[in-house]
Amino acid sequence: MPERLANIGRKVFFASERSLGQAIPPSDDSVGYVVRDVHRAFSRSLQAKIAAHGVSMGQWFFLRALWDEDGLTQRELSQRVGMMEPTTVTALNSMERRGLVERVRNPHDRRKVNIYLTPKGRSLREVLLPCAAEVSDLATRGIEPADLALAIDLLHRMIINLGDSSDSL
Amino acid sequence: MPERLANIGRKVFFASERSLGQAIPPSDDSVGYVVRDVHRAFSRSLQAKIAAHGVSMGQWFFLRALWDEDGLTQRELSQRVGMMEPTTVTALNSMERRGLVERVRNPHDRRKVNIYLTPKGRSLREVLLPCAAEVSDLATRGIEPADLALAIDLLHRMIINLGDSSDSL
DNA sequence: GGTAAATAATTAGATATCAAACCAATTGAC
DNA sequence: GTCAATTGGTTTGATATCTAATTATTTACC
Repeated sequence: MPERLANIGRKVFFASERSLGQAIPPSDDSVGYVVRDVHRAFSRSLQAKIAAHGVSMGQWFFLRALWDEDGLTQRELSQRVGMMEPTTVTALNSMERRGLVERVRNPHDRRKVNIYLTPKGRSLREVLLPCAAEVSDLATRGIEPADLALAIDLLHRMIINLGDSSDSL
Repeated sequence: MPERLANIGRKVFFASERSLGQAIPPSDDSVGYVVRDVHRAFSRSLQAKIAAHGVSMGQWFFLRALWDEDGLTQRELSQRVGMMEPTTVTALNSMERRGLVERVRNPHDRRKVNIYLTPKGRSLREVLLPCAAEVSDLATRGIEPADLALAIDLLHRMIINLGDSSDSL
């Protein structure tokens, strides 16, 4: 088990403070690294829970979008989920294989394929949403809501700063 | 545990506030989703810069650890970088192929393999570290250092919260 | 109406990542 | 000294994700 602990008052590095002769700033102190670790912690945690119901992370994102609205085309789905289209194709392939969704060729525009949840796919909502809620609650346990809100806001700003526009969808 | 929060822009969802009949909380408001998006934004941004020097993200993490100290065994490297050993093996394979590192079987314990940077691998430091600094600076532009420090601390706490996952199932 | 451009989905090929199974060398218990 | 347990590394097979190229269909312009 990693025993790196939160020590308050950690130093934050900026490029202007560094020079190449100096030591590399420890990973723990770099935003990028911490974000990566949190992402992996979330991912592992949710994955462990939903795998029990035969659903993988790749499928999770698409299921979530489809619970909100199904009958979307693959392109629309990709945009909502924030993935590239080939990713969507492979995710939907596995979901179709497991009987969670159905592909229906659009009769008015035969290029399009509309995706519909099967009853099985739809019913997973009741089991899977609570899993996500558990993970979220576990992660934020003991954290002041106001602090959390500030952090989320700040993370949004980083996304914008880094020039990723998938934030505003 | 406080349930509501001061409205700094966005609402933060807790499991206790949700019920299945309600709409799925928008991705933008969920910590997990935002963290995922920030992670991908960082990753894409750094990747774009270092790819110009023929280095991939998978190699980056290991290079960074090796710049700090080389001659480590693969297991030690894995631990420092926070990756599983098979990941380390494949990363080192590609790095060896590109002449960035050298594997040297340890003569005192022939199970171990010590990893050493080649001059080429070592010299990349001067080009690549500034790339990371640029990304970090770009991401945190316009953000108060104190706020950033708070957010980083909070993210560390989430990692810890998600780490000891024994009691919620 | 016929072709060029655009759009939707897919395939192909690459990187990144992990868990589980596996080999090979070393250490420890007797 | 021998054999079982441990340790270090690798292989295998799976998921996740992207870019670039490909196929199929539709729209738009002369």
